[in-house]
Amino acid sequence: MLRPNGRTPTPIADDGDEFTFCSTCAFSAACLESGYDKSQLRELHVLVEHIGPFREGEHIFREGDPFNAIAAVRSGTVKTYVTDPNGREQVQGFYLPGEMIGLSAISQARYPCNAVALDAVVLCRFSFPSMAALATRMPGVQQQLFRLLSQDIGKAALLAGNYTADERMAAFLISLSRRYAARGFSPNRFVLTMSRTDIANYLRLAAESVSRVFRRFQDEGLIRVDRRDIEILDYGALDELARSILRD
Amino acid sequence: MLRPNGRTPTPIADDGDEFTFCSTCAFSAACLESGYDKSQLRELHVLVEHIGPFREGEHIFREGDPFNAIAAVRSGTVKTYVTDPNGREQVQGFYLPGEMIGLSAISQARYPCNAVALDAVVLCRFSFPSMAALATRMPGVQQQLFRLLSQDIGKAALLAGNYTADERMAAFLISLSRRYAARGFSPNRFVLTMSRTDIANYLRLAAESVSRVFRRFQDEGLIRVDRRDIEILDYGALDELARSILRD
DNA sequence: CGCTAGCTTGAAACCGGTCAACTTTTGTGG
DNA sequence: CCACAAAAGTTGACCGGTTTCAAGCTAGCG
Repeated sequence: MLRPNGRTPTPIADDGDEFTFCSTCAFSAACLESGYDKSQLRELHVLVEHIGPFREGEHIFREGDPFNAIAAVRSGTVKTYVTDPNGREQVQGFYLPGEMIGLSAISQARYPCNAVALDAVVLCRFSFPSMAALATRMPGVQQQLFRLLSQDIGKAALLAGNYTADERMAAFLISLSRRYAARGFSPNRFVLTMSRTDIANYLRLAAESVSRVFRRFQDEGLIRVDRRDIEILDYGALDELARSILRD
Repeated sequence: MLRPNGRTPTPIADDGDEFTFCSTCAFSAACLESGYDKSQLRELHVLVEHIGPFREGEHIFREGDPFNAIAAVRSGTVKTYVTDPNGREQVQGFYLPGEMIGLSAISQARYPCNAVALDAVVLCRFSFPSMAALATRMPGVQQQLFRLLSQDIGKAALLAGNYTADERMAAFLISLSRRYAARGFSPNRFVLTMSRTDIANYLRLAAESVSRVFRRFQDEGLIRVDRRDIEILDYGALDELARSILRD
């Protein structure tokens, strides 16, 4: 579904001579800093297309779909997952505003996983062939692409270790906290846009375990959790627990 | 240690007008197929430098070292790992001839892990800044870099699932078998260049569990293992076990 | 030889999964 | 607005695979 023809009629905002990048698009922002002239920026901008909104539960792409574009989340949350032979869902990641989806598809020219909207999602779509072509003329763009790709290699290693349920949950919460904070949201209070089952499938735990860990963390005064509302009460303790996974 | 000044005096083989790429360097090979003219190939070739041999146990780079180059394994086996706060070694991967190390370092400009030689190791070193610069003029090079980076994102997800010890071990053996086969070695018989402890730290199992699974696999006629010599007797059965992890 | 590191084997403990029952929330239609 | 059903989440009891701990074994090397 990550097609060129999005549902929104306004792909690019261009206010006369001044045009504005979407504020949540990390990629564009990084390129802005590289100090290109206006004509080059415009070239880059033409490749960007805002698509959506996708409704909760709507798929953005599916495993096996031909790869044509990467996308930055502009608003909402995206979940990527695969279904293993036993029919179990393996959540690979949650993507918040400013984060990029589709990068793992480049090598095989097909998306290796499914991506689904967890709430109302709007994306910045980047045609990858065009992007790559532009990258040959704009070193900053190329560098940024390399950086994005390389980043994701490290991320995947996070959950690879054999950590306890407590460590996994702590790392999950601290990671969300940091990422929200980086986007200007409160680091101590936010909404879990994913279900307990999603969290369990991401952390490789049973849904029951997620429930129990939440309970215990709350009893121990680390967090306060009410349905999907969560508040971090003892960031330091959580961070300490998460240290073995997040490593900094 | 991944410095420009390697120990070998012959960085590049250039036989008069004809010069040859190192046969095990997947990167160079892929670029050859792109059909560039000789002067462009030479440009690429100048960036490649053979370094080593590293002795068993010798480090190639360490966590925190400034990133300057990626490298393809030419011969030998490289192990990458980090040490967690509890002092436990987490093996991130084993790299066989033809495989690329250092890709995860690009985003932070520092190596995020240690790389150590498990036996005598020779590398093809690629200066990354030069490589990136060249990529802007040779789209094939850029594409290949993107592909390599993207590939690694998927790889890390392999061990992320909560699989049984048997599945992990089967996937490990099948993966080694395939990779050796792809390089022209026997897929059914090879030497495990890493210790049981290394395997355990990679598969996130206790060393004792690795020992027990080897035992059981042998009793069931799946493999024959004698110290570090291993022979796969029932590839089909192992492959079936590994299916849930390797997914194809 | 005898030492050491790597490996193997056995017994017991434990963490998280599974199963089952229950509660709460959400969604739907009257 | 309520009634009801379905989905999501919680809680408890039990089970099983892995780890841990401890001991013994083997190969390699001075």
